[in-house]
Amino acid sequence: MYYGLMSSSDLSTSRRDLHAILGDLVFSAHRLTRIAAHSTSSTESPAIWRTLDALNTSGPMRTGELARHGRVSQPTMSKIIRLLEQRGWVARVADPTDARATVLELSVEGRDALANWRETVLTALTPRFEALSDEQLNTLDSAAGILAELVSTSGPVGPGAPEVAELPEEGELDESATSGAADAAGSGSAVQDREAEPATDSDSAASAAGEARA
Amino acid sequence: MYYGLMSSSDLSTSRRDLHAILGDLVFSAHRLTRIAAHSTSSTESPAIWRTLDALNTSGPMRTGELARHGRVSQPTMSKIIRLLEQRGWVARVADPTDARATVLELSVEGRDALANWRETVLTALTPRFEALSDEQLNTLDSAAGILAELVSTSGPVGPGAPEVAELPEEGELDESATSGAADAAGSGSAVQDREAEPATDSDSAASAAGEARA
DNA sequence: AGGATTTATATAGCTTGGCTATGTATTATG
DNA sequence: CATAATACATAGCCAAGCTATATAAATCCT
Repeated sequence: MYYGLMSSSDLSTSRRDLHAILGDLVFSAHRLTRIAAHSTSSTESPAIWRTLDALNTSGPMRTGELARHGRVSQPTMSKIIRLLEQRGWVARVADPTDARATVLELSVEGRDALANWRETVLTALTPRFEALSDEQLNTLDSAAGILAELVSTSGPVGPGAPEVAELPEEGELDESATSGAADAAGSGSAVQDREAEPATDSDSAASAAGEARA
Repeated sequence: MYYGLMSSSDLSTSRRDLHAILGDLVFSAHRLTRIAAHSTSSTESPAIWRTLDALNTSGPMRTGELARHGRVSQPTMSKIIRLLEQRGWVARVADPTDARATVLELSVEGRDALANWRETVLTALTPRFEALSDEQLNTLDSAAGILAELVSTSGPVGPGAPEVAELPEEGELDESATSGAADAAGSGSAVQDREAEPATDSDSAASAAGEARA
């Protein structure tokens, strides 16, 4: 049993086929994400944390921006926001420049809740990594950096990069939860404490949302 | 804007705090998983691919084993299996040793469907990685290997590893979809072609399911 | 100015994955 | 054998996603 799972670390010396590396990487990334999601007994949905993290990381945002950031539809984000409001974790503030918009702001309670939750996830995950050597940790560290960059852009974008199977239009697979865990747990280090300028410009802010669209 | 997001690649030379590395890693892993999940226009649910991948990777399995493998409840797996059956991607075979059991076997069509889908995902992802240097790719490769191992075990397990927040009992967060993409896309390389011994022993096979339980 | 258009959210309604609780057949036990 | 434990399947419920649509406000274009 367990066939294709000896994921090639055995071949790591020679540069393997990109496809193979990618396969391993995606597999492990997925697995890690699932484990992270499972590691807390929080009854809150991943979507909650994902959204709080976005607000914490990028500062106050409008509903639409949040939706793109989290790769969910606008109606879905509206739902999530309602939940966050009920818990007192975000506050709606009026956008002086546009009466249609709703700017969401993380509340102190929200920030605390996020910090607690994140701490829980990371603590649960830490034991798995403690046995690693310094060298291995450095490798993971570097990889994390490389990945973070790759993953924060809208796509291939490279010069000769063919636009194969570009991210379609909008919604796609359901691609629901799990995730949340990862998202919120990430973002570099701890829960930010400084305030951020609200992204007042409407959709032009889509650029900041990065890969949110295609 | 974009505060805590300059995920530390800038500090990669010095060994950073484990928590920080983990945060970045989880964040990126999650992001990658989401992108992978979004990268195909397949209308099939992630759960479908996740399950097909499990069968392809570990060979014929019973419903219960599949459930544990995929970290879903048995009833949920029953549902998924029904879908797979409708599409003709798996076949039920009787287990000679236990009339209660249902052993699921990947059909040729199922294998093909999985291969196609996986190819699509990886192809969609490839452009993002093509601009990387050989060194960077090697780093990712090594990291994938390290991660694959960490992520395939049931937990910290290390000698001095405290059992902090171990995976609780059974179901936890919903941790639904997204995932599927990753799972199926992973598993080392291509779609396996050899047959695998069906895990005839009932639940003792849980060991093979690895971290499925706590 | 003033109507037509576009944009930002919110709501409604549906689908789907997941879960718990249960039922049924089968194997294991005492 | 009768009882307990297992392996699945079903039923019923909930949550998160999505599309379609409604509403209000900002923009555009005569």
